[in-house]
Amino acid sequence: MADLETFYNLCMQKGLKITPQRIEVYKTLAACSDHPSVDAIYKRVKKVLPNISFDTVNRTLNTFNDIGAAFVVGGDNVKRFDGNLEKHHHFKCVKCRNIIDFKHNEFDNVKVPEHLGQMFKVLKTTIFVEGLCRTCLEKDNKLK
Amino acid sequence: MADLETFYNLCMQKGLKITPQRIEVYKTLAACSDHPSVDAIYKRVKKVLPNISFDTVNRTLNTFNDIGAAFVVGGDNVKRFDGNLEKHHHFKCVKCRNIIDFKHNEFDNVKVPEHLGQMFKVLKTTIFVEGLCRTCLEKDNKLK
DNA sequence: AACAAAATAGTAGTAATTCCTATATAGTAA
DNA sequence: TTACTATATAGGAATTACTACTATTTTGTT
Ligand SMILES: [Mn+2]
Ligand SMILES: [Mn+2]
Ligand SMILES: [Zn+2]
Ligand SMILES: [Zn+2]
Repeated sequence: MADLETFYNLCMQKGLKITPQRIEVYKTLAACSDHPSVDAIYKRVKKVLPNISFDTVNRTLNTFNDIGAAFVVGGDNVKRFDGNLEKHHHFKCVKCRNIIDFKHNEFDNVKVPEHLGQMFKVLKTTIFVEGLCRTCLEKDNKLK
Repeated sequence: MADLETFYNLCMQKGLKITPQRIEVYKTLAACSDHPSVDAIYKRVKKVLPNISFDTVNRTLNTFNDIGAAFVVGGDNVKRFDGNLEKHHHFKCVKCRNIIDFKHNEFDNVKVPEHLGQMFKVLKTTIFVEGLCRTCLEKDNKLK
């Protein structure tokens, strides 16, 4: 995620006011390597800004998504946010539901099939890997 | 999605009872080319089994996911189910949120990076394409 | 400092999903 | 076929995630 300076500029450019709440949500998301839910970010930000409301955190994150300062990564039922703007892909553990970033240059230039390019305006192509993480694998083995 | 015979066998194998509700949910999902939500399937099944409860449809679909007779495809806020067990990939319109299947042989054999294979047990690798569908594109153009 | 537009806090409302439990049913074994 | 038991269901309550509303506050700008 870009630095605060860039964030200020992006806000100005989009006509958004720079508020302590937005700054703190931005810093919190930037500091996350996981893909936190609104609630997770709310809890973290609340330590710094005890009076912030859940709605503000939620609204702010959706605003970030709208202006391209972050994006949504689809959980099963809980929306998760991603502040990592670099090209990357996701591994998701089907058991604990954690989502982990990974980079793989080979995946960065996959070409969508011709017929798809004609039917849709393609904005983004990512690889989605599902499976079991080490922690969950070890838990499974212990049960046996 | 496989035929009813296969479904019966799968149920027996997993120790699940074959009920009219499960059969109907299975048939309904198999007949869908879209990626319906629980509610969408509930509405369709209700026409055949007017007394079925929402909970049963939901529970049944999750059971299908558990036994591998279907799988969940992550919506933003609504869980969607996929009865297409063949290897395929998804295009999602960021505006209307529709999810469309596509096949592309080139994508079927992508190898996950070495380091990922060591850290996780990889079960599935799919390509996820996001963008705008034709309908939404045309709507956008009309507004201008 | 004064102003207007935008943002926030607190709360209420809505939608999606899961839980609870009394009743009903499927599969099994007599 | 009948009786039995484990499993499944219907209906409703509860929970969870998210969004809407509005009075008040704050930001950015004169
Ligand atoms: Mn990520
Ligand atoms: Mn599909
Ligand atoms: Zn895991
Ligand atoms: Zn669309």
